[in-house]
Amino acid sequence: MKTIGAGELRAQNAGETVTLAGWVARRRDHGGVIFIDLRDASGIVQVVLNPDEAPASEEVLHGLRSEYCIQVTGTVRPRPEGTANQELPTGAVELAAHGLVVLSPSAPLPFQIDERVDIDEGLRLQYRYLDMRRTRMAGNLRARSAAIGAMRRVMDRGDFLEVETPTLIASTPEGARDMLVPSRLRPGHFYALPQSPQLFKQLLMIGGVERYYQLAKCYRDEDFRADRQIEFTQLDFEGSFWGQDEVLDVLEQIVVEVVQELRGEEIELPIARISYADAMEKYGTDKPDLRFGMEIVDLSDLFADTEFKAFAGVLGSQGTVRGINGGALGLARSGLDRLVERAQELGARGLVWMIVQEDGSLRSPVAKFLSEREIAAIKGAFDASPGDTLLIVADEAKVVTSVLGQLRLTVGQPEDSDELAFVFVLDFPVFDVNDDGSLSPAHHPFTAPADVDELASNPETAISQSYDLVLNGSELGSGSVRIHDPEIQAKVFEVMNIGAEDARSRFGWFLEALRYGTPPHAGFAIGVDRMVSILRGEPNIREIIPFPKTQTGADPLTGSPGRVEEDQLFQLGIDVRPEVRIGWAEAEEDAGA
RNA sequence: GGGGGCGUGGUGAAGUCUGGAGUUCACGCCGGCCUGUCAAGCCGGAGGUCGCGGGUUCAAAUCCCGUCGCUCCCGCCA
Repeated sequence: MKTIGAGELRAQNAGETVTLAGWVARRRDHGGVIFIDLRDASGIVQVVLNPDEAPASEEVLHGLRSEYCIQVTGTVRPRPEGTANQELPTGAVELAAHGLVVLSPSAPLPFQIDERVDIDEGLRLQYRYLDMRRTRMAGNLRARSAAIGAMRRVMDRGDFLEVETPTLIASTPEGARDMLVPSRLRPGHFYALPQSPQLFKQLLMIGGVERYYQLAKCYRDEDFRADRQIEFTQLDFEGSFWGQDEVLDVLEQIVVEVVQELRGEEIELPIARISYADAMEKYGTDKPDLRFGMEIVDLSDLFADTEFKAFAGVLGSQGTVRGINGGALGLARSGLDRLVERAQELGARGLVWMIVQEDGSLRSPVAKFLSEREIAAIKGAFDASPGDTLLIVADEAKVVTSVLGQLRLTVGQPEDSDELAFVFVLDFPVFDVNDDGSLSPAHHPFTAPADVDELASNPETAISQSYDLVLNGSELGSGSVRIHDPEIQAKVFEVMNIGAEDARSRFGWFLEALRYGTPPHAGFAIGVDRMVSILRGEPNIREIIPFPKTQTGADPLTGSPGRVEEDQLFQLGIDVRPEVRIGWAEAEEDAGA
């Protein structure tokens, strides 16, 4: 139907007779001669329809409209002197048409297929098939495909075996909510869609597959965010006789290959590494954005004898005083007030700001409480220059760290930066300490602790052999060395408060498998959508997912999720609760009235 | 579960704070003119239940209440 792609035509094709097929991206009808910008998957080329050459009836020619699907046969020729278009790769040539067929006309469009305005996203999703004719989406789909291609190259190079694991599995209620699928053959029973292929890939290791990978669809029934959908894709891989170093080595290869593919840039190895403890200490988060410094500085010693009561009080009760140098923010009073409000929203009791004046003095609400010696020490601690804004929070360490970590992003995160700052965050703790002092597992219970005895004796400070890959302040994925010893696995369950009976009933099949010569193994999973969205500079992962869902989990194109026939429910042995049916009836009444 | 933003011809926006005739701009659409444009140009035209419901008022796109949708964030995401 076509002999070459529209976007492939170049000066050296001049003289050739070719057939193109694609869409009318734009038409410039001069009454006589008509120019058509013909777009297909390969690009755009200008087609010239000249009445003297009578390629088709007047009716057809002047009737062409936006996004008509057409086929054109003609001769490639250089454009006349002075009419070349530098903006187009094909701009040196044009197609002189001598035959044109409308393959399929188009109804008037719900929005224009160009980049002139930001269309409401709900409308874009409802007409996603039109949205993806636009260069933005077409480019993102290609980038996603290219990224996956690059990942597969690394996997192939490393002799990884691609294995598909099931997506209808047993629910293990822990961590995120499971997406459930009712079983017809066993009424009242449910499959869960996998949150990750975790246990299956470990079974593959036990099964002698020494290197495995999969582009795995994963499902987590939690609320949406700009970087979170309930359904998403991970590059999941695992290796036997591996520890952390082998995993990070593969990750570095993936990063290099993908960044090269998508941006043509060299990433320098090794990728930076930071411990979880250091990341929290310096940046107040386990996913630091290292495109900028602005490290958190501890000022507790400096304020040991302060006359400022708020600080003194906090320091007297095991608290801490820390701050960041926001640099030359140039904020007016209102902007500083907003920072104070922001800090309070984030959980701080207050925020003290100080601005270094030209004469070396500090402008600050608390300036009158500060001695000369303290002022000098503060400036020294922050390495402050005139114009710098210093932001200081006093509270218990956990609050101070998290507030300053987020304020750091508020004032420091670059807006239109194309810089990439990858970093491995290592040595995560086994447990997170909750506000009430209780412990909750920071990772799934198959993560190997650094030291089992330490885990038992000091669970709140115990380190696990787990690691994250972070890019520009976003977590791209995480992984760990897994437990391969059933005894250690049992101890971990115990410390995590999963009783032996409980563990057997939920994971008995897996504990059984561990008993048969399980090789030491380790692995990782990278969020493909998230990685591509950051590398493409997109603000959310919906731009990278071909058919994403809205924040309420709906698909405006197909109308999912939908209700089903009563008979379907009957066959599944399930019913919808009465209060939900009442809700349906009320909604229908409102719609009718 | 909670907080913020948005909703105005097909699209994008202005108008809303401070109530006074569906007013405006750009693109698109329809018709006419036009043989070298490339966001073609010029002339003319059509097109709106201001998301929906209720309230206040002589009068509501505008103020108030509710609701729906989209979005950003907190919680949540072992």
